[in-house]
Amino acid sequence: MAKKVTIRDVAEAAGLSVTTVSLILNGKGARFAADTQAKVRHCAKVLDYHPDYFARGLVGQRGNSLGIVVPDILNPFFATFVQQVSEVAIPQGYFPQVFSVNGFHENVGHFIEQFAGGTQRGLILAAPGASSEIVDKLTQSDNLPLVFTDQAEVSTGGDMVLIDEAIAGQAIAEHLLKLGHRRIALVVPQTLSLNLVKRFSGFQTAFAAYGVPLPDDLIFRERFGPDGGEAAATKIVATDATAIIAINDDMAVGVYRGLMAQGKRIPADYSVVGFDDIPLASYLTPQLTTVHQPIHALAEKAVSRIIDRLAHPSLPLEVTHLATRLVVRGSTTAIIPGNR
Amino acid sequence: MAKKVTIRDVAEAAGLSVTTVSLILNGKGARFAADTQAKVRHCAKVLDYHPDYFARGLVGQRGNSLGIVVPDILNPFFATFVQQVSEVAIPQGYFPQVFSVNGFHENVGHFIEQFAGGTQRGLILAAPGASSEIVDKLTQSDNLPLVFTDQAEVSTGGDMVLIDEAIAGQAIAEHLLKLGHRRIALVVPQTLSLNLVKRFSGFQTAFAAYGVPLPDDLIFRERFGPDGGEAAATKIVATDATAIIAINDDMAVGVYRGLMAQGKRIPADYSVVGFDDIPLASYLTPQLTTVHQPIHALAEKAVSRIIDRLAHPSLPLEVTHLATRLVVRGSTTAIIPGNR
DNA sequence: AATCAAACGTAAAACGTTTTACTAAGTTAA
DNA sequence: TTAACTTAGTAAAACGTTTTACGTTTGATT
Repeated sequence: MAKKVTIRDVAEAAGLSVTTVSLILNGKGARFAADTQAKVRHCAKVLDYHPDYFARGLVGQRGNSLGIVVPDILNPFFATFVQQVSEVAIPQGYFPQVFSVNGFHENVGHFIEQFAGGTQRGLILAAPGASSEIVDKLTQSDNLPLVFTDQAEVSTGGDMVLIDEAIAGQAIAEHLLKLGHRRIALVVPQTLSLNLVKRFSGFQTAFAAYGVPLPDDLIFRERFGPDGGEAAATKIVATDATAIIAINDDMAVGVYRGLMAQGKRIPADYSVVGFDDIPLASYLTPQLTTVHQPIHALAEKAVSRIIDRLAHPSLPLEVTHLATRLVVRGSTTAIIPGNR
Repeated sequence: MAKKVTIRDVAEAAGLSVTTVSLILNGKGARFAADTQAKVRHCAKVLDYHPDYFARGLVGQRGNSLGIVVPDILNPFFATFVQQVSEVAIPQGYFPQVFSVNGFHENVGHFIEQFAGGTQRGLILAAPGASSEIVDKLTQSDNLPLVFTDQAEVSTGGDMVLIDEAIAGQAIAEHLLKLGHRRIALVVPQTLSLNLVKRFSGFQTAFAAYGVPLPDDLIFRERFGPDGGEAAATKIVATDATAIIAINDDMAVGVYRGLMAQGKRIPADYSVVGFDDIPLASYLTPQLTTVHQPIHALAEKAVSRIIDRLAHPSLPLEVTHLATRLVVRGSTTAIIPGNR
C-alpha cells in the first residue's frame, strides 16, 4: 500500500541532496553542520525511512547476514550452537541466517544459489556432510570468509574451529575401560563424517592402550538421531556387551529408550556414554556421562574469525582447537563381576 | 578474486543481448529460437553465472526468503516447527530464514531493519511476545504476507494458524480431575502471552466444571524453560498438591528434574502433564502425558497461506484452527487415597 | 506490389543506494 | 592581496538485474 519511502524522499523533505542524507545516515557525515545532521535524522525518523536492503547490497556493502549451516536443527547440540552464535554475532551487528540441511542432497542447489549469490558476509559451516561439492564452489566465491567447525581436516579455503576429537574420544573410552568394561558396544551413524572418524580413532587409541581388541562385532551402524540409537540398543541386548558408547548424545537418548523398552537398567546392566553434553543429557534418568563441548567458545571463535577476516581478508588461515571436558554422571559405573 | 560473472558476460559470450539472456534464463523465453536458448544456457553454465541476489531483488522480485521468528530455538517445539516449515517451503522454492529471539527486546531493532528492509517474501511469526511494537510496523510494510501462529487474537494484518488453546487446556485439566486430583499445581511463565492466556482459561473451565476452585496458592510463576520448571518443583514439594500442570513440555522437563532431585516419584507422588508433545516427552522416564500439537499441519498451513497470498494479495484474511490431541502416557495416574 | 502478421530479437529505463569527484564560499596564513 | 585551506554541500556514475516498449526480418495473404 504505502509507497516505499526512499532516500530521495528524505532528501527532499530535508531540502538537501541525496548524498548528504546517505552520508549522514551512515555515520560518515561528521563533516556536516550539526543542525543539518539533526534535520536529516529527524526527517528520516518522521518518514519512517529504512534503506532498501537490495539497493544497498547492490552497490557493494553486502548485507549483514552471517550464514550458519547445520546438519540438523533438531539435534540440541546444533540448536545450542546456533543460539550461541546468534548471541555473539548480533551485538556485533551481524545477523545470523540459519540453514538446516535435512535431506542434504536435495538442498544443495539452494545453498549454492543463496551463498554464491553473495547474500552473506560470512559463512559458518557446521555440516560435516558438506565437503567437496559445496565447499569448492564456496571457497572460490568472491571473498566470503568461511569457518569450518566439525569438519576436521578440510584445510583448504577457510579457518577452522575444532575440538580435539581424538583426545575426547580417547578420554571417554578410557573412562569405561578404567571402570573395568571390556566388551563395549559402539553406536555410530552409517557414514562417519571427518570429525567422527577422528573421534572414533580416539576410541581405538584407548582400546589399544588397554590391550583390548576393537570389538568389531559390537559396532552398530544405524540411522543418525535417537531412532538409530534405539535400534542399536535392541540389538545390543542380545550381545555380551556391558557398556555402550554412543557417538553423540542424540543417539544416546535413543539408546536409553531402547534399553528401557527391553527392561534393562542403566548403569546396572549397561553403562552408557554419549558426546556433546546437550542440555538434555543432565535431564535423563540417570544423567548421562558425556563429553562437554565448549559451545560458547566455539561460537565466539567462529564469529570472531569471520569478522576479523572481513576486516583483513588476507589474514593467514588459522586452525583453532578448543578443549573438551569429560563429564562423569550417573550413567556409568564400574563393571559388576558376574553380573551377567 | 575471480571477477564476478555478470549477465553481460553471458550475453557477450553468446553474442546476444542482455535482455535475451535474462528472458531465457528466467523461463520467459519461449519465443526465442531453440538453439538460441540452448546457447544461452550453455554459456551460463560454462561461465558459472549466478544472478546477483541484490540486483535482482532491487528490481522487484524480492528474493525467495521466508522469515520465521521463534521465541527460542532451544525449545524443541520451535526447533521442530522450524524444521517442518523448511521441509514444506523448500520444495516450493522458498528458503526459510530463521530468527530466534532470545532476549527479545534487545533484538527488536534488528528485526525491523531486516523485515522492513523487504528482504523476505513473507513472514511467519511464532513469537508470542512480538505483538504491538513489531507487528504494527510490519503490517503496514509494503505487502508482506504475515502469518501468526501462537498469537491467539491479533486479528489485524495477517492470517492466523492456531490451535484451539482453550479446548486443549481444558482437556488436560479434565484428565487430571477425572483421575481424582483436586489440588493441582500450575507452572507458568511470568508473563502469559495471548495463546497461553487462552490455554490457561481452558484450565479454569475444567476446574469450574468440576466445582473445584482455581488453586490460587498453587500457581507458580517462574522463568520460561526447564530452569523455571525446576524452581517451581522445589516449591511444590512443600505444598499438598498431588498433580502438576506445566504450561509446556519444556517447563515440564524442569519439573521432572526438580522432583527427582527431591527424591519424589512420578506419578506415585505427583502426576505431571505438559503441553506440545516435543520428541523428548516420550524419552523421559516416565513418559510425559501431554497435548500433541499438529506441528506438521501447522507448518504446512502457514507456508501455504503465505504462498497463496503472494499470488493473490487481496485474499481475505483467514483464521485456521487445527485440532490437538491429548496423549496420555505414564506420568499421570489416578490419585492414591491417603497417599499423603 | 502492398499489407499484415509472426518470429526473433534488442535498447534503454528503472530500481534505491553508495561513492567518487567535484564546487562554492568562507577563512586563514604569508 | 593572494594563495592555500577548510567547511558544507552536491551531481552524477556505478552496481547488475528485470521489464517495457520497440525494431527488424521473413513469409504469407491480399
